[in-house]
Amino acid sequence: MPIPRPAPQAARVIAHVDMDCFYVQVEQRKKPELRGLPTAVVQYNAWKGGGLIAVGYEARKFGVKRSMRGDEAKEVCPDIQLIQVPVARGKADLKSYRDAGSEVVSILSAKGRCERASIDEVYLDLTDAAESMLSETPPEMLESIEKEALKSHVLGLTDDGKENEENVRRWLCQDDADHEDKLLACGAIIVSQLRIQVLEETQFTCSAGIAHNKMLAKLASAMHKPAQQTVVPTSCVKDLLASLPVKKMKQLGGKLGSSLQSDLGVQTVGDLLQFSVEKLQERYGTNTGSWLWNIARGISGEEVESRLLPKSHGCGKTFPGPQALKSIASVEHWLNQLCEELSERIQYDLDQNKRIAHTLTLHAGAFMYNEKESQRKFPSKSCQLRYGIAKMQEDAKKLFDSGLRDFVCPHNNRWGITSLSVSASKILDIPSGTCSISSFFQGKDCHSLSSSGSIGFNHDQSLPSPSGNKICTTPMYDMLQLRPSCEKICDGHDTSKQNKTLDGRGTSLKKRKGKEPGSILRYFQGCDFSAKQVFDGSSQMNSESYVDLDATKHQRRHLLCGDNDNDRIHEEQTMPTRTAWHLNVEDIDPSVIDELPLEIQREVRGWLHPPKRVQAAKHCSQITQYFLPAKKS
DNA sequence: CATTATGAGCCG
DNA sequence: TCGGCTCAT
Repeated sequence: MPIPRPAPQAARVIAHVDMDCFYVQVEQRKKPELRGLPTAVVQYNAWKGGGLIAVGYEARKFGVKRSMRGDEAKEVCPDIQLIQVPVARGKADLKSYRDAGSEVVSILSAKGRCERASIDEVYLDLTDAAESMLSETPPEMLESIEKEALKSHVLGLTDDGKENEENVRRWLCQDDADHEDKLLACGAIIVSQLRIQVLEETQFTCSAGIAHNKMLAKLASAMHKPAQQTVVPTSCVKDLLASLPVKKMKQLGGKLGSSLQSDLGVQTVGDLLQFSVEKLQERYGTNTGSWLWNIARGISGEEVESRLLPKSHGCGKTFPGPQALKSIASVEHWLNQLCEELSERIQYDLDQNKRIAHTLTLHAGAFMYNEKESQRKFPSKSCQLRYGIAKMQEDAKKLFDSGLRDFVCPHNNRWGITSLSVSASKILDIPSGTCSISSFFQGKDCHSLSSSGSIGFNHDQSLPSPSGNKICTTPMYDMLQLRPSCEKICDGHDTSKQNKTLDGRGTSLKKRKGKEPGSILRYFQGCDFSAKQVFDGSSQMNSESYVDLDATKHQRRHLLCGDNDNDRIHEEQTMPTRTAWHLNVEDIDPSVIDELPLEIQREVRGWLHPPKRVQAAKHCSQITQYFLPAKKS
């Protein structure tokens, strides 16, 4: 369960945006002739027509449900269009859906803090935007409230269909309302605008909930689908929860929810109100008990985390029934496929977002023939992640062998593997910016490099750094022993998590400005040659290396202006430039790092190893703060 | 051993 | 920190 948090002191405006049958929409955008037809996305159609993973609304009318088999869907809806998920390397390939999700995030993240909750859901904290609207152009002053906003569903408002828009208009504009309700009204208008923008720029529809916390926003987004939005004023929360079945609440759909029903006789969330916090804590522990007590009252202080990118990448495949893998060779084959995909994905993350994954984990599902004690699970194993397909494959095999040794018993070692997956986690930004490399190159300590200074770049200009000092030339290229093959990037930097690439296609990204140069690239650009020239001359770069000259110009302007603040938080979302300086992490010779100046060593090692981070205190100080009454106006 | 593939997060 | 487990879609 989430750690219970006290409700924030001031009212927030939180939105949950949920794409409607997202995979279906992505496929329908690819093939517009599918629009309007009953459609579902299916994977692996060999066995009983495959499994449905997304169902369009036209098909739902026929009773088609997610996770039906394709054959069943055909029975209830003979005309259904079953679209297969893209397949690569013998497995489902979800890249097109991830990319489409990124398009949406890049639009939704413009108006406030944005948390990518899943491939097709985001949370937004629109408090500031709503407060601003309220103080500058409050709804009652708006000439015409957008049509889409008028289509909002406002819980507690009599929704009589015909005159609903007029009711909503009155609610959105009511002058004597609570400050909190007015904020929600502004939130609803903002969200309606965002949803329209998403539709215009991506062709995707979505639904949304607008409330004072994440829990209620999530509940509301599901209430009116597809392509609608729902507002949850504080005044309706009690009634809403009183009739809400516990299993419908996020986090209560599993064993905990079942326990509430069977052990406490709780049927609705409102039923929880009868139990003291002590009682709930006694049975479910301090944290979960407090959390339950809070949600019964509609209280949830969970923050919208600022995160546009996933924290891990994983890929896996199941081998059900007779397909279970029974030989080391077949296991290795599939590990190779999975590692290929994972390598591609973390390399893409590195290129686009300047993030390095540090941990590789292998998971497997397994069984043993004729062994009673074979209840054991195949243990998951992890190790330091090394970039490069072959290295990852090698490491994954070692992890599997290690797990298998733990799994099998000495004698009876007939096993079967029913699932395999590899994942990359502990993904950290490449540290740069403030730090050593840029300050080093900007003239502090030139001499420590001069000993090896003759190698590498052969240019005789050294331009003034912003501070007016001479920038040293450096054989960084040689020192890092760049080689082609799988490249690591170290150009633009970004310490702000907001400044990440969302997709590589540039869709709807063109208005965003280029970001500032990363430390190393900035150095190169400070000199009067471009990274492109360097690489073109080196003959060491593969075809993926390229430089966006416009971005370079843009960056140089910053440089010439003496804009040296790499840690500045941009008000506007910025996208990384395409300027790329590719090199292979694995091809950095550790012995060479030792020869670098100490402060550079620290930075380069930072790329390779997670920096120690101070553990943030995250304990709730006082239980008592959970018992604050729900904030009312 | 037929709800897959992928995520996030808590706990010991 | 790692590995196990839960929950979600």
